[in-house]
Amino acid sequence: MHFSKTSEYAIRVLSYLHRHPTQPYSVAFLHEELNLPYKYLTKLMTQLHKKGLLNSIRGRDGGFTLALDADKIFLCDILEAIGEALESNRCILGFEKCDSSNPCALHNQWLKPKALLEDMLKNTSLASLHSTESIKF
Amino acid sequence: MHFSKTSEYAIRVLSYLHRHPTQPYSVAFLHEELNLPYKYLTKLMTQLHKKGLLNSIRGRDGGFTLALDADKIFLCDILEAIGEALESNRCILGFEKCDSSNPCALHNQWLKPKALLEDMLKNTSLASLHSTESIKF
DNA sequence: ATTTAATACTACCTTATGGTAGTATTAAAT
DNA sequence: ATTTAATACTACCATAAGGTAGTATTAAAT
Repeated sequence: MHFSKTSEYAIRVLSYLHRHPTQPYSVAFLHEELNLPYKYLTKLMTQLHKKGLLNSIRGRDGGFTLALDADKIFLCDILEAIGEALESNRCILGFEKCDSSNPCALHNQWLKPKALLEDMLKNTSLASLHSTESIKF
Repeated sequence: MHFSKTSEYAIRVLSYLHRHPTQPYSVAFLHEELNLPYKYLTKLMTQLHKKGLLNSIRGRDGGFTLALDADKIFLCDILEAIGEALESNRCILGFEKCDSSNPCALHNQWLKPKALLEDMLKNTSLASLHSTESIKF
């Protein structure tokens, strides 16, 4: 029960771009600043650009900037962009058909935690993230 | 953000054993009954036995039974037995040090969903699981 | 004693995720 | 025009999770 590395990286880097909106940042810089693996981050940024979350500027002095206002990018959008879309209806025990009329053994216990998780992912925007930068590594 | 297949399997099979406490069940039978991969289930059952959740009866007419009362086996115990112990303090963005005095960007938003998840895992026993068996496959 | 049906063990295969290497392409600066 | 520094692309490598195959061991039934 955890987030993938890729989603950790995506949230961290998008959050950084929001808090430092002045100019495009290169992957090399973000790699140094956020201590994320360089080549992997390159692929991730390209993907986020293809999905419309980032502007990409190629060539010398290029880099990436946010393509949308930070209050319009929600955590669920980020997860969707990296192919980990929230599957609200997926049964926690893996059953194809599982709902209130035909529930799995864990269905009822899972309802509340799931609702709060969904709420967090759907209603937390980049703009509403905590903004200290004291944490490194 | 999901449970592993292994944990799905473990919860399903332990739940089944609780609801059918009469006799030891062989892996071959449970494989048929729950539609879980036979060899993989064998490994899982052996592991659950080693971790003390199951009694194992070897030889002909052998099989597995619950080693503890169903109201003393909690979801977190099952996850721990399969090496996926709940890491309450793990930062959701992957930072080594992350707490209220030095929070990551998602720290506060994560508090409530995490608390409910933990509550579910720590306080849901096999005995308190929903007991219909209408779901198959 | 032999057969049979079960767990236990060892080794391997498959797939997805995370990560690396090298090169092509782009565009500013000189 | 050439150099430089950036993104984009393609291919590969490493690790872990999920899954399979074959065999050894155990113990009841005959």
